[in-house]
Amino acid sequence: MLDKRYDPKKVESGIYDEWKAKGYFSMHDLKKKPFSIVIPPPNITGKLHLGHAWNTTLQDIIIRYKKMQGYDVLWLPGMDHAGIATQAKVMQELRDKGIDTRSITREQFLSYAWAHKEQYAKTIHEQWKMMGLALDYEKERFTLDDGLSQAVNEVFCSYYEEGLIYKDKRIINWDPVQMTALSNIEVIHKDEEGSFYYFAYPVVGTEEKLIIATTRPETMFADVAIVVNPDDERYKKYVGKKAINPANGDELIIIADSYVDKEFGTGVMKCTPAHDPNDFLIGQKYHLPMPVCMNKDATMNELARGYTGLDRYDCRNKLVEDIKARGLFVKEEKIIHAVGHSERSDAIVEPMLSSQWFVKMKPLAKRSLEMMNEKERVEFIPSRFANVFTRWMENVEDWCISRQLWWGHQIPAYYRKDTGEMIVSRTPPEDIENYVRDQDVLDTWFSSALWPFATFGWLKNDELFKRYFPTDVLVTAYDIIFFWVSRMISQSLHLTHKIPFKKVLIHGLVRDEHGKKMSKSAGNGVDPIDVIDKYGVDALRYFLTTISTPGQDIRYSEEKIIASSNYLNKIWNATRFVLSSIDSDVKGDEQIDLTKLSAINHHIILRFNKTLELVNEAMERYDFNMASTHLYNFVYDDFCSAYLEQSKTALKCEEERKITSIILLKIIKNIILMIYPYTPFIAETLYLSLPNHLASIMLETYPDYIDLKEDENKEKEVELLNEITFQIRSFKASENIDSRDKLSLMISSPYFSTLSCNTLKDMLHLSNVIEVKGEELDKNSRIFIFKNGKISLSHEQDASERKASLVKKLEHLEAEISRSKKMLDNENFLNKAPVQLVEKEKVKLIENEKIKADILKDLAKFN
RNA sequence: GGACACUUAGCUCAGUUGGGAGAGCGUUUCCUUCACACGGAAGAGGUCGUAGGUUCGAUCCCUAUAGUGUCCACCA
Repeated sequence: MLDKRYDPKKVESGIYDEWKAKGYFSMHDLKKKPFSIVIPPPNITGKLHLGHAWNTTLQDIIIRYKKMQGYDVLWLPGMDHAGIATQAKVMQELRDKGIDTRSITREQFLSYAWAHKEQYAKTIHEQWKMMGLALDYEKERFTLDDGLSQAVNEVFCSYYEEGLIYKDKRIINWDPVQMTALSNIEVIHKDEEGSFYYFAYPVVGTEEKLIIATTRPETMFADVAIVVNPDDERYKKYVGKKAINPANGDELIIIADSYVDKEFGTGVMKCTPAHDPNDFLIGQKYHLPMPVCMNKDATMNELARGYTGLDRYDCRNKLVEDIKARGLFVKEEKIIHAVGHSERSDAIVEPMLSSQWFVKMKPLAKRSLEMMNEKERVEFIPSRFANVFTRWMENVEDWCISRQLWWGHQIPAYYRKDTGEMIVSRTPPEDIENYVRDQDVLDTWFSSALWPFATFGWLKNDELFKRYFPTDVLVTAYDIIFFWVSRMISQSLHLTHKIPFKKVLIHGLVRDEHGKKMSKSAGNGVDPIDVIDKYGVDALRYFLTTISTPGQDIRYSEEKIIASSNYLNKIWNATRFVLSSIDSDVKGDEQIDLTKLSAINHHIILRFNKTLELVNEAMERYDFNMASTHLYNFVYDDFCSAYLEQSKTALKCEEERKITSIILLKIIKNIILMIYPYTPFIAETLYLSLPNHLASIMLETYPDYIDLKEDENKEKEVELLNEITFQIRSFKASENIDSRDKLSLMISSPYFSTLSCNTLKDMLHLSNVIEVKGEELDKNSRIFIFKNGKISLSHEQDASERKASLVKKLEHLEAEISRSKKMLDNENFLNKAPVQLVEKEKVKLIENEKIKADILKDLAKFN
């Protein structure tokens, strides 16, 4: 027997372990059609947050739904080693323990890092369990496990052989805190206030000076030239001459290049090839030297004479003062400009010349863009994100993949100790003692990009790969489209010649109650574990996945979690009612005679079928908001408010009791099955309380339509039943009639049954309900006229009141009629509007005219 | 500078083939009647940002515009 109250704690405990122990998550029936998802592997750096909860619940819903539909589903779990983030975290842990991180070796560090991984993996497993995720743990992978490492190694080497990977000295983004190179997308640009410093550069051999503006004076020690536009009349004459660098007195050659914008600044630019990507291009074009003036920690090196060892910003301040002292300072102008910060350390990134490994992106991007116009293309949901993807691919630049870290896949390049000659090889050279291996590791996203196929044993062409790849859908937030989605697509197309997934379901981010982004630093994060503790995981899951439109952010809202919980309580109690109202011999799977259905039974089946159709359509689109809304409306309005109340009378009626019980049970079972993908714990508990259940709801199949021949007259009966119920309740409320007052009702309708009369009597607490012929209604009572019949209620009203209410109704009706007439008189409407719509309007007009005639007849009695 | 999203009831948000605007919470009145007070019944509350256009008809399509937000972007 179910408790009176739905208690999530009680409901949820033990179920997950049971499912896991029985192997439900890893059951695979190879006769069924495969359906697969790979989890976006969480980083092993922290706890699960609401974003993870949302992301994984969406996938869980899809997996559970598809499994019920008869697919052989595989949801592959795994985790990401998260190079920079994990290394930073482990280093911090070591420092907190008092270990000197500068003195430990690579091997020592790695053993600490693996211990860290084990610990966090345990936490993540705990949290997956709390969320109730149907993950196939037998297939679990890690981005640094042997299989993935082999795949990474193979891809690196084959790309190198194809010329898709190369090593070169280029300007990269340097993170001076993590002391590693970053890719372009790991740099976050923030608008910050800065200064434009204007300095005077005396032109050698003249009395003239060139005024040049810079935002980064500290890089002036690495200046190698001054550039003007060749068409600039102001400066043409200086080309070929030299000017003095006010920072260090060096002479700089003045050259001309059309890159310089005459209108921008003073029209004169200094060229610092090792510290600016554009200057680098000019430096290459004119074969200029490319000195670097900073160390890896962003302090000044020996090139900055007099400033060596200073931090870059201390150097900037001191240098500006020194130039002022020399009389070469012109002015300082405050500006707002975009400054690059490291995504992980938040340090200001230094563009710096450095020797790194790159992936040539143009050929890969080209293939990805072609794919988007082919039949076998990746479908983005919502579709606008496809444009985000293609736009990025169109403008993509080469990808810097080497990182100066230890935690990751070490690059398989080896350098001969004596000659420095480099080889790239799948296996270490035989005379390894003569080589030094490249110390760098690969960008974490390089391995993540292989995730959807490397995890399936792509390299060995495993059965898993053959059966489950390409995957069916990838679920992720929009913030990693560039980092991950786009790279998986381009890598997969090149390596497997297939798209990695057929669809990408993009969701948004979880914001706090005020719409702000949740972050650790702002301290506004909500821990899902606290929410689960308070309201249960089902309420959290339902909230996360049903309140939003695809691709849109959601705002955390405790009141909506409470509302979710109340909804579940509603289903709980509806189930409790059904189980306590029906006889124990009713199992719910009995055949029912569909030709002998009462009006309410007929109606609820009709409504169920319609709801199932709407829900299925929305589920297929992965539109969980609409799917849940349709089910919600059915549960509340059709089932609980109407049918459940109406069925109470039928259950008291001998010839109706059995069939109504069966239908009650069938419908509630279907509701439980339909809510199950969203809220599996309460669904399992309720399911197991039903008669004739399987061992678990996880073994169930999705509900099917209930066969029914639609009967219009029965629908009219229910419509009238509902109209009368509503009208009388409304009337009682407006007239301040106590609901327990025993009024009696006369009814005249060709569609009404005795059962419906009794139902009205019970629901409206009437003393009696009498069926009469057309004109026999009680003339002294309150009369209500409907489309399919009319009634009188034994509540005395004086004549003027009755007349007034009839007049009011008449006015309303006439407005309706004139609206219909206006539309139907419009030839354009008749010709251009859909036929069904015109018909609908015509029927409405006829019905309203009929009611109007009835009212007029009544009104005539008052004259 | 470019792109995209959002603007609908007091608040938070739904509303895909253009055909009389919905939910949750809040709010008013009544009801502890045997599924549920984590409830029920009946209400109040909206010129669907603004201005044009297309259409028989626009919250929905088009154009412009305002506000908010996000992403992208090397202009020294």
